[in-house]
Amino acid sequence: MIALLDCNNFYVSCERLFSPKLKNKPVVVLSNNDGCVISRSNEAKELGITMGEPFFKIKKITKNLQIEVLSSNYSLYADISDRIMSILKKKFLEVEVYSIDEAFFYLNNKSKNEIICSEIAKKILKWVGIPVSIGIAKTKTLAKISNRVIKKKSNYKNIKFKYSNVLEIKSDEDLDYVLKNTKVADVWGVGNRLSNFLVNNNIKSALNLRDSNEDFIKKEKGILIKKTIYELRNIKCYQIEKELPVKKSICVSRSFGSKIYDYEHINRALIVYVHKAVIKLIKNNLFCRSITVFLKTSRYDEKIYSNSKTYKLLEATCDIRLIWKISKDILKFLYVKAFAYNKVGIILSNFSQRKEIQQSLIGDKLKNTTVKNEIKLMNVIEKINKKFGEGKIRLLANSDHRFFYTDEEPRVSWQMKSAFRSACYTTNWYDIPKVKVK
DNA sequence: TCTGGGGTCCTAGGACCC
DNA sequence: TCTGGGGTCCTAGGACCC
Repeated sequence: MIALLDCNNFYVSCERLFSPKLKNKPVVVLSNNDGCVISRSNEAKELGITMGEPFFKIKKITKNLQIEVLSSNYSLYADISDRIMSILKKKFLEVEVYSIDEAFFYLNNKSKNEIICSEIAKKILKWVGIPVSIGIAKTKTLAKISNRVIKKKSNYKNIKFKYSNVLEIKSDEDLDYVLKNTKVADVWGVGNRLSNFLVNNNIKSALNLRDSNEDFIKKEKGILIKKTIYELRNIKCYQIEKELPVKKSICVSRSFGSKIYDYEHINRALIVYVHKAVIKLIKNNLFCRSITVFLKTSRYDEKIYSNSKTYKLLEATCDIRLIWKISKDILKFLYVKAFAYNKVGIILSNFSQRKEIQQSLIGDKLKNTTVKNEIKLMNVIEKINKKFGEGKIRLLANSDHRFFYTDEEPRVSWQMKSAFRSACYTTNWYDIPKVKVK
């Protein structure tokens, strides 16, 4: 059997850990740039706040209804996630960390699955303080559905729950009932496009999908949906992937705090993202051969522009000076005056490991330093930034090789909005909560 | 007038996930 | 005024091979 653990309202739950005043109150957490609602407490859900709602549309409502609003604090959430995953990995051999708040794992103990899961949920609540739900089934897709049933109990009134936060659907009648009361759009792997197609073909529930003609749907929509249909029929198509897959691309991009027309400003934003991307590259021990830069306006604007370009190197690199030089050139190519830009970003891809780097026969003119030095250089910069603060030292935007150190906190137009950010309670020495003892 | 059959590899774009 | 960020996989079609 496969279990899926999912943290309840994860980001909100993390915020509540260090801010007890948020308990039992309606709370929402916003996406980067304070753009959309991406996590809601049960109280906020009851007040009708929907997932993905743009914040500016509900700003007034949150004030009137006294909903607590927070910017997202990813270093906090990542750290809390690590704690939960390590508890799971200690108890179970094969754990797949599927996302920041979800994990799949195998269960072997036929009769005791629910008890075992209930105990681990209790332990996580006690040790970390985060409430979780665990759905159990034969396939990943059904474990996902099982988990969903726990969170939407009122939609599944016929199901009798032994535990409040753990569920294994055991009988065929119960499974049919659950699938019948689950919309096809709520099945894992069925997105917007697919659900429109299915509903138009009179496949409205998960039960309809399970009992549909899989060959017809495969012909129209590809192999993935056929696997989903099999999984609904209790046939495993996806195993638990214990090993972390090797990265195939690294992307860093942000929406600007406000729109930018000016090339120079975009350039200064891009170098910060390039720096972050190269740090990621080195942390993963990778070298890239493709560098893509993209530039866009908001898709909600009247005058829309979106373009990208990829440069391919002859030899893989992790040298920020080379990567920046290329990125800068691409940006120059992409930039057109007269648009109100909203976002710029860099994607590194076409990776190789150090030992597999293919040396170019004719040599890369742009390259002028050895691999060893490239890594040494970036590690020193990373160390300095860790010690003195992020972004203190980085490559000069208008130079190919000079670095600079800055002591000022720049507040410029491209910086993200993050007006309601909580402290990094567990990842920054200065933010550790102080406790008063009477 | 009339021009084969069987492959591989790469890429861009679409669709999906959290 | 204001609508996230970071990924993966699949597919069709082009370009190429003999």
